[in-house]
Amino acid sequence: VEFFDILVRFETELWNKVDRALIDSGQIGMATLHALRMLSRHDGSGRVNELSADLAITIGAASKFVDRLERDGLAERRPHPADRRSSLISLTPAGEKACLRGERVARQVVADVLGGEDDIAAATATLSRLLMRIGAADAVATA
Amino acid sequence: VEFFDILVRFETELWNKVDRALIDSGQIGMATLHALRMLSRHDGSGRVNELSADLAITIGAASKFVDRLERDGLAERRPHPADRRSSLISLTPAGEKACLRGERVARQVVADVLGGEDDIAAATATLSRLLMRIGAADAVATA
DNA sequence: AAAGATTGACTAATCAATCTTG
DNA sequence: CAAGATTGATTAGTCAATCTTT
Repeated sequence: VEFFDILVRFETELWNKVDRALIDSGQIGMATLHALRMLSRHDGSGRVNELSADLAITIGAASKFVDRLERDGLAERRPHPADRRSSLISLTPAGEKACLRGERVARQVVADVLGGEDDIAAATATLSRLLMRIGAADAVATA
Repeated sequence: VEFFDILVRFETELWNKVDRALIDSGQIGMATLHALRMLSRHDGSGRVNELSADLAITIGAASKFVDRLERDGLAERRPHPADRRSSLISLTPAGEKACLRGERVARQVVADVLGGEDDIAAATATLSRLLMRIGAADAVATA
């Protein structure tokens, strides 16, 4: 379980570090950046559905998140052409800009932390493999 | 930044998986388990102060967390012998029990996910090294 | 004054109930 | 009735103000 402990601790620490850097440079905060990046990845064709999956939060939370993004002028819902239950979520120009600006800082901080380490690629590969694996096998002991 | 993305994603996924397993087996939830483990690590001599640091949440949040743990009968504040501003937080017998029960399930799930992978030790070492590193060098670009 | 903690006002997540469209 | 999303009530976190002890 040591792996799990360190994983959690390091992820939290790094997330917070990037978050602080963003806030300190007068920007949007890591959670918002994370959402914008996911939306931007779908390139204007993302729905609440997918944001929920991408962020691993509930549908309700994702819906409210988009409310906030709209309120802050970073994204907007546009009617889905084929399915009137759904909206397509696209970044506004301001949202695009904030996303790029944020990514620059994030990249900087991460590079700063990882700088000089040679086995990042290996660790990335390992985590990546585990990430694949975790989709399957939901059998769980009921201890 | 790919490393960061995968790190965040995998940590979230694994955390949620363990959380679901705990809930499904009628137990306490990962956040609570995490807190109990940290308190148990200090073996009855932990203060709100330290819980805050261990969980990487604010002092206020840690204080309220302990309120909840007390309300649920999992931990209790005992007056600090030397410093009357502070309390020492110890697990109740129920808390100890819940912690052990939870750890068993967590261990099971993690083993299930990591099972058969040979380079966990290497990844753990890398993350561990980075965790050390991250304490220092708080200089940050103001892009 | 500084350190440790608590509290109140606010923000964000969850869950369940609901509404609409397929 | 399923699928997609929204909303309301509750729970947990942040931040700032405060209180007590050092």
